[in-house]
Amino acid sequence: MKLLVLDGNSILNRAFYGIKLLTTKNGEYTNGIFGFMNILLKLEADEKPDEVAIAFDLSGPTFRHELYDGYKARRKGMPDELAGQMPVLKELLALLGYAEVSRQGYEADDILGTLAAACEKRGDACRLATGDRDSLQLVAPGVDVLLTTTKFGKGETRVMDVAAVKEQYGVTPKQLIDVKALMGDASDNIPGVPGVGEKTAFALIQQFGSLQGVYDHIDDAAIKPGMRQKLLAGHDSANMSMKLAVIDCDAPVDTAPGAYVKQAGDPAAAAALLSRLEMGSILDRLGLDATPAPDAPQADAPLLPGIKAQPLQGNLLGVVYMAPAEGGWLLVPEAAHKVYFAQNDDAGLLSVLRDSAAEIRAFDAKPLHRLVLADSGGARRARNVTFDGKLAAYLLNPGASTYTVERLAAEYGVAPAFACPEYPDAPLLAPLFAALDAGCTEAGMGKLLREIELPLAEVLASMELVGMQLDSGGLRAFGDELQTELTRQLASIYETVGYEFNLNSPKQLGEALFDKMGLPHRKKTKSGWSTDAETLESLREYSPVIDTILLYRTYQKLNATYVEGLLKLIGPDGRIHSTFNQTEARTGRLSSNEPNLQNIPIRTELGSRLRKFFTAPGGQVLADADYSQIELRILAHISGDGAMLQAFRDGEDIHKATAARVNGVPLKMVTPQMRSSAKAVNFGIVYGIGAYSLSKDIGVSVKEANQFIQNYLDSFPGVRGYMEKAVAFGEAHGYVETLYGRRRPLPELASSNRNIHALGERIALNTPIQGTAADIIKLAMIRVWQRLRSEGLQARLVLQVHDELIVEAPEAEADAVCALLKEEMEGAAQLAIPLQTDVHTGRNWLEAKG
DNA sequence: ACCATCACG
DNA sequence: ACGTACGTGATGGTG
Repeated sequence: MKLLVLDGNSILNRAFYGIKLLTTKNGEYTNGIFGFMNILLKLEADEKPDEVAIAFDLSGPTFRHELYDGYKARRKGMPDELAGQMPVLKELLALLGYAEVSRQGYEADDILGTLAAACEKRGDACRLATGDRDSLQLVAPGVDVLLTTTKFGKGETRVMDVAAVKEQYGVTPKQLIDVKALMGDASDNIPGVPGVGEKTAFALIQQFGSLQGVYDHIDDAAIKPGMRQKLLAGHDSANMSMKLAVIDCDAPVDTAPGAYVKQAGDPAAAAALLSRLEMGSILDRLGLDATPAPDAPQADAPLLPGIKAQPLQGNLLGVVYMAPAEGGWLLVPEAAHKVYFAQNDDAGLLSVLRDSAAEIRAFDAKPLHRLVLADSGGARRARNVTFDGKLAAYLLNPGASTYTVERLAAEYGVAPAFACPEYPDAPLLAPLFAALDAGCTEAGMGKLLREIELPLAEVLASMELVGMQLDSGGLRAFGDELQTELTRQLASIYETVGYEFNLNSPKQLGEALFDKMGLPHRKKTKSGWSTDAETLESLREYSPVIDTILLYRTYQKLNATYVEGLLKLIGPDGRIHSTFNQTEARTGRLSSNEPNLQNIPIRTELGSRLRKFFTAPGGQVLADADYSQIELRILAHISGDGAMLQAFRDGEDIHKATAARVNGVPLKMVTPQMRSSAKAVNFGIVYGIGAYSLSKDIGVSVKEANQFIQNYLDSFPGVRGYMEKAVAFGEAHGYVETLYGRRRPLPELASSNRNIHALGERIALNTPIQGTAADIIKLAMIRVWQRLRSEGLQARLVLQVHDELIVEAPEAEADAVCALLKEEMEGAAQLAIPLQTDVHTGRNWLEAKG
């Protein structure tokens, strides 16, 4: 026997906040109910339980309120839009024959615990579905918690059994209670021990086994004096929290076997209610007949299993798919007047992609590509994607914070092409796509869309799937080294300052340095005196502790972000799968997240050691190719500056050549100091230079920096011309553009605020350069990816870092891949001067950097 | 949710 | 007098 118990309040909450507000045409809110039903049906399909119980909280005090005045159940502040859905959901569940269970004075958690305990006792399996991590304490042999989480807007269920809890938290499920008793929980006002955070709480319980164990060993040397004091002061609070945190597994509910077997219910009434709620797909999944609304057109039999036919007005051609993360569905117009819907139906989508030669117009094609590639192990492609509304919208306005159909429809003033209350985005797609397509064409970005962004989406999907191998053992060992050093540094810093504080808090560090030690402060931040690296550097002469703090900061960053952060994200395949965002950067660059693989340290020796743990699997190598000075080459090309072009043609070290020219000396007279300043100016020019910042960068006065810039612009008159023209273009058109016609609107240039206007000018200078480089490497990625496929190589493109591509290749293919990379990257664009790349291979990323 | 800080090109 | 180079993302602290 198997019992499935849902935490009704928790799941309804997740459903409500996970989907955007939906209403019926009568204005009734339905998104919570809809999401709940989807989760419920999915759980039933996956788990095939013999019994289903759905637990709800009731309002009113519980035993926890009697224990502790401050206790507050977390069901506070349910918005009206959600509260109204609760009774309707309960009615629907009753009509469908589900057993609701709730008791005055008990929370849903307690009911889950009680039913789980009963199952465990008689050796039955039990599944507890909830979004609330507190329930993890109930996990036991035979009792799994199905945790519905919403991560980056995507709903998923994680099965947490004893091993999974142990792996994720390093403690047993029961010990989670002790942890909570120590750390407290702000959301239900469980106090815990003041000053004990998550990390300490877990560490203590891992070491001493329980709250009792901690206090039994309170004199143990492993507990530092400060912590011991906090623990002793919070002893009563911890004991109280323990009672509050523990879930009552003896609530007065029916625990008899068979008590929650699904009843017949009232299918006709349930169908009527679902029709009123306009939930055709739920009706469908339940196998119920819709009571046909008087004016609703008769739906045809679905062409695809599980996909419901809806009438379409308008002339939509092709398949359209939206990622599940955005509330996904798909339209399959097999005939000009038909369109079919399915929610989160990957199988349905795949069958369409396999069997149909239909043109695909997508809103966000990347997940679709990922699906097709993953389904076929990279063998098959979705070849007929001809449009992507999200990418088109990004090109038209790369500064938007989100790209959703709803918002874009409003922005472009398009009206629904037909009525579809259940999927309000669907009727907007055809007219929205028409508007976006026309917009791109009119702006001269049709080619950019079709020849760069659209094909790139598939390349990115592939890179995300392939991922990059990480040596987790090596990384862990490196982390341990850092940890040892951090402990040492921390002790020495506390010793010097004279007391312990949280060194990770800029506020507390500021108090220690500026108040306690009386060091002079430099610049202000919004919340106090700055303690950033530049400030600390300037304070080194006052105390050797400053150097230790700087070191601590470096180690802490490496450990927290790159060791701990990356370890968390290594998948079961031993690889890390970053996501590449194609619609984030306003210049046209990509960005990478979860993890960000575009900011792995390299500038310091210690940091660069991390790259050793990015490895090629056995028998393979990483090939790393980066463009040499691509931004300055683009500047030379766009500005047409003769001297700069000549320097590149001569194959000079560009910074050295710049220094020679600006200083009016021969190349061989250029000192390292001169070269370094020239390099800073070159960077400054690309960024939109300011004398103040340059002076800071190269350590001269503002006046001298200004003179330096003037000399530079006199030496490179073409660059001066470019700067003037770029800003004038921006002023005249309200946007600037790259060599490939990518546009960036420049509202900043219309501002009367001098600072904002100045920012607009710098953007006008920088974006054409940074954006053109982005265009070129995107082209190169497409070329490299296609050629690796067409030549039947096993090598895979795995990463892009703005001017650098990384390919994982079998050793036997290494030479061919290096040649291919160089050819395709250098051949991606024909500028007035050649593009140049440096390519190296190695067993790991550090070696492959040459 | 926002800030300060710091990692990259 | 004031702020101060372009573009990103992750972390830990704070309110």
